[in-house]
Amino acid sequence: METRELRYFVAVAEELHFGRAAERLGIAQPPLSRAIAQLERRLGTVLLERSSRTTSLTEAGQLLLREARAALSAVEAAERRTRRVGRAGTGQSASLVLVTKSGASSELLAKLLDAYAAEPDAVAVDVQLCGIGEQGPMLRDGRADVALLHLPHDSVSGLDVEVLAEEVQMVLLPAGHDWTGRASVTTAEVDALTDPPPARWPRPDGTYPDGDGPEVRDHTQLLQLVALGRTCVVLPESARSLLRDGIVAVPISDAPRVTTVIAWPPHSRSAGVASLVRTALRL
Amino acid sequence: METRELRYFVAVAEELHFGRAAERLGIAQPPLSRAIAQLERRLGTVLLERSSRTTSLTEAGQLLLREARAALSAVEAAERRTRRVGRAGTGQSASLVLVTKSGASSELLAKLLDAYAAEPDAVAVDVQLCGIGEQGPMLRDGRADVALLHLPHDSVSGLDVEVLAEEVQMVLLPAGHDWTGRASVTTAEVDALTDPPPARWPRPDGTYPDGDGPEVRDHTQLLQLVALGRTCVVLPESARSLLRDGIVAVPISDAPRVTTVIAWPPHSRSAGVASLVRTALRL
DNA sequence: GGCATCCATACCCCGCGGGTATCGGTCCAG
DNA sequence: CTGGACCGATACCCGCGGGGTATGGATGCC
Repeated sequence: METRELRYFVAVAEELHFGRAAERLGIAQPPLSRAIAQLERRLGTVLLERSSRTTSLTEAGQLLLREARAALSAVEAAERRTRRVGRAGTGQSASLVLVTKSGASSELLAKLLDAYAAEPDAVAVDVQLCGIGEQGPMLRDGRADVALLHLPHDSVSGLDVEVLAEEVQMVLLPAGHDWTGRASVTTAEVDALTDPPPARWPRPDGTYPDGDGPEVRDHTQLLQLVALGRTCVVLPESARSLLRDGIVAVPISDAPRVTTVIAWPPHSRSAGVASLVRTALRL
Repeated sequence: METRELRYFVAVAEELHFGRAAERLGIAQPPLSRAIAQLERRLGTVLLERSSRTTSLTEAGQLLLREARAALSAVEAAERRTRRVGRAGTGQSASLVLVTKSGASSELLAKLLDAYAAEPDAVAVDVQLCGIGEQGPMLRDGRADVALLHLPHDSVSGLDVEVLAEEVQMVLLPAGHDWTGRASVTTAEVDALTDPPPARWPRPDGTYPDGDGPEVRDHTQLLQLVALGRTCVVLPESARSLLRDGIVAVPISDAPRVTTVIAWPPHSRSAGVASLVRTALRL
């Protein structure tokens, strides 16, 4: 199977419409029909049920869609990473891309970068910030080499990881709130909290969940709204460094611990990644 | 990048010889040279250092070799799995392949298969036995869907896992050995044991490590040799079911626990695999 | 220095991927 | 009920690119 065939199939499987898929691929519809038919013949399997009015995936088609996406990611990763070290070889910039959620574990990250820079075999590290749930795909398709993730929020499916830190979660409240001075609260209490209403973060697709709380995009904005008494938020312990006047933090006794891990794609145990991971484990 | 280009590159990178690589690929040498040159041009990177007498990989080439192998495995997996469910769809047999080391966890495996067969959504499970260290590749290239692995012996790099059991290790000795009746021994003692000498298992490549002990290929043979006083062996606790007259088992107090896990390739969380894993966790 | 080895270049050919035109089936509006 | 819009498949043609053979240029060895 060639990647071209996989790309064609993924396009059709996602659009469920040969015409649109062909347009998206920048080719005409007949060659696309032919390519899919040929793929089906070679696999000895019907992938799409077409009934001239609607197109749908067979069971085999659904499986191939998942597998093909993963395979194409792997091919893309090979290409991207090779391009990168190729450029680096010619004397150019960064040869290691680290990705993490914006605003998370900033303290740990700073310590890690400092410690790694002091290593004898250190290479330049390009730090990229990204949205929630984006790290996995970025590692898989080669846009990044290593990531800082937070369990249980992020999925580490298919990634190799080492645990770096474990911390409790806290609820951040405006000073003067009823709970000020309490040693701890429970998740049940936090879930039931409506005054102030919890802040709403954007989902990966950019939309916001329903609720009374204000929509926030970054930590600065968030903390300001907390200080103003308009909202509250649950954050891991390390967010304590973000505290300022007008905000109090109360630990949540029974919330799951947030575990910070360093993750990298398997098989890509390059010298650079290995060294960075080793450094991280010594922290 | 097309898989053909990756296959060509992997062949050259492994042979480090354009002629042999071309032969292996079943094409002539000039088209291969041209294909590699074109790949290098497209990537903007030199992959191979050729000096008309010897060919070697550049740093970028080494990276691409690793990445290309992984990518090709993923493509192969897509093809193989699709073929399989395609055949299954036409009324034919097994739609789930479980792989494990021969002779390991047989009791657990039997219980799992029984319990799973009783599930309402159960499909046929094709059990395959394979050599040490073969399970990972088999999951990655689609020859298998799910595996039973044993930490720390097997690597789970890049696989999703759930822990099923944890057991201590024991040393199996001929009855009447000095250690008969001891509550436990230490790894240091076992390592120093020369009478009887420890059995030697074949390595993945088929060769045997050096040593005084006999070369063994299967459990039957092994147990017979132990009973005859010719060898000893370290096995996990579950091997107790293999015991028979003439053999005693002594736990090793400080040996690492052997953890049996069920593993599957990420992203391929098909209904069948999910159901089997759920069943395994209920055991 | 002749030779063997090994990769690159030059050149040719044909298969295949891609394009246009058109067909056959299905759903819907009038 | 029927014409038209829509959608995928088929028919046919073309040009590029992947593959072949022949040969050149570089290098290490006897």
